Amino acid sequence: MQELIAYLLQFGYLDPTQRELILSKARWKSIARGAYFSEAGKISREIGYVTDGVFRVCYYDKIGDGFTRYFVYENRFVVDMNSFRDELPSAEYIEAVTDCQVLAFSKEDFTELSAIIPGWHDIFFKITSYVLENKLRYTSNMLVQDAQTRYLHFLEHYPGLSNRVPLNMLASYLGITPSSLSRIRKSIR
Amino acid sequence: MQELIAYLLQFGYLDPTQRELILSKARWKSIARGAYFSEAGKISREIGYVTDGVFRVCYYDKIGDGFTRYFVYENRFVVDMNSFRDELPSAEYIEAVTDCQVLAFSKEDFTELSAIIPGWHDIFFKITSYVLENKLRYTSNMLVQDAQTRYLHFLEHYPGLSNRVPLNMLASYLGITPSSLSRIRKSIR
DNA sequence: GGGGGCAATTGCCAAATGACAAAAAATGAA
DNA sequence: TTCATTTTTTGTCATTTGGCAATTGCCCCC
Repeated sequence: MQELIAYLLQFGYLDPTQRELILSKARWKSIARGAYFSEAGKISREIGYVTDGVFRVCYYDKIGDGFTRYFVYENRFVVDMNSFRDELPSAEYIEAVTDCQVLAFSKEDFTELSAIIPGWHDIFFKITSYVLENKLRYTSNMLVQDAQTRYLHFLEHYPGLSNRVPLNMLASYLGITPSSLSRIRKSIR
Repeated sequence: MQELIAYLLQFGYLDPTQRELILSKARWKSIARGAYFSEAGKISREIGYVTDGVFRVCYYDKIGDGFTRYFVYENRFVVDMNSFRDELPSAEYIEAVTDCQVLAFSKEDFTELSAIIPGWHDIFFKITSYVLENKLRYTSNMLVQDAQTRYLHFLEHYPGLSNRVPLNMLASYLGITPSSLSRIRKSIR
């Protein structure tokens, strides 16, 4: 649980009392592989700090094909922020790609913490805008790269992750077909 | 200037006194086509509400080719949030694609407003996370579409914008070559 | 240990896109 | 207006990637 505190401290100061308070609100939660942390159409009332496992944020087309928008893994927050913030239905799914463990905060506890801890809101503003900006920069960068470059950048930027997620989920994240990704892997070996 | 207030009110309530206060801090600023609102390596100390014109957020590679990450146009805030928030050097440029008019707030005034107006921080959290989430969803969607689909979605999603930005900037935003975009346009007519 | 089912690989061919170069059109400056 | 510069269009060809289908490999469950 100290990892959570360490992560938060990167974005703003919290005194020991505040740290205790935060940890007292956190609830352990397990999500089995294939289960959802958040579902399209439902309101996401929890924000989770991932301590173990990999999630993917994804949506499905009419045929049922799933498209991975991005992965969330250890020591990052997982949440559908638009849904959590305004209590509106989610537009997509957050699915556990592996068995996952998270430290979860309910919307009520989260709101209570922001009322009690002056810097709370600031910290989450920083985390949210920082993480989203970076994801957006990374993603728009991918658009101008070819398939192999995208894959190599992925390997570099997310070391180890390629072995933890199925090829087809990684392929849709990279915006290529599973066959192409398989061929790229072959050509690199 | 009422457009700015109307925009803010979409994200949270502000009483008449607060509205006055906000407008009293806003400064008109003109940016000529080709000039920068924010530059790579420099700290972005202003946030602007665009009342006229189109900006692009972009970066340059070693050869000097520019890549457009996204456009910002009327009735949206333009800012390098990572730089503005933490007073760190920008990673990219914000360039005026047409002559632009913005209502600008200095970092000092912005900070002062957040000290005086309780909802200020909340409003900008909503704007930032909402806008970035949507951009990210839009961009990762583009990754799995072919060039023509991306262009058609752009036309639909940003009506009129395609006539206001040069083809080569639009092409790099779409992640295709100028030649390809030209051919796509031809095939649609 | 042996299917059954899903995931990944591979082959083949077609379609999409890029690279490069040249021509045409548009733009801006004098 | 005229000229120079930049942007856009177009042609040709090479490369990349996708689509489809068959095969192989892997994992899980009985």
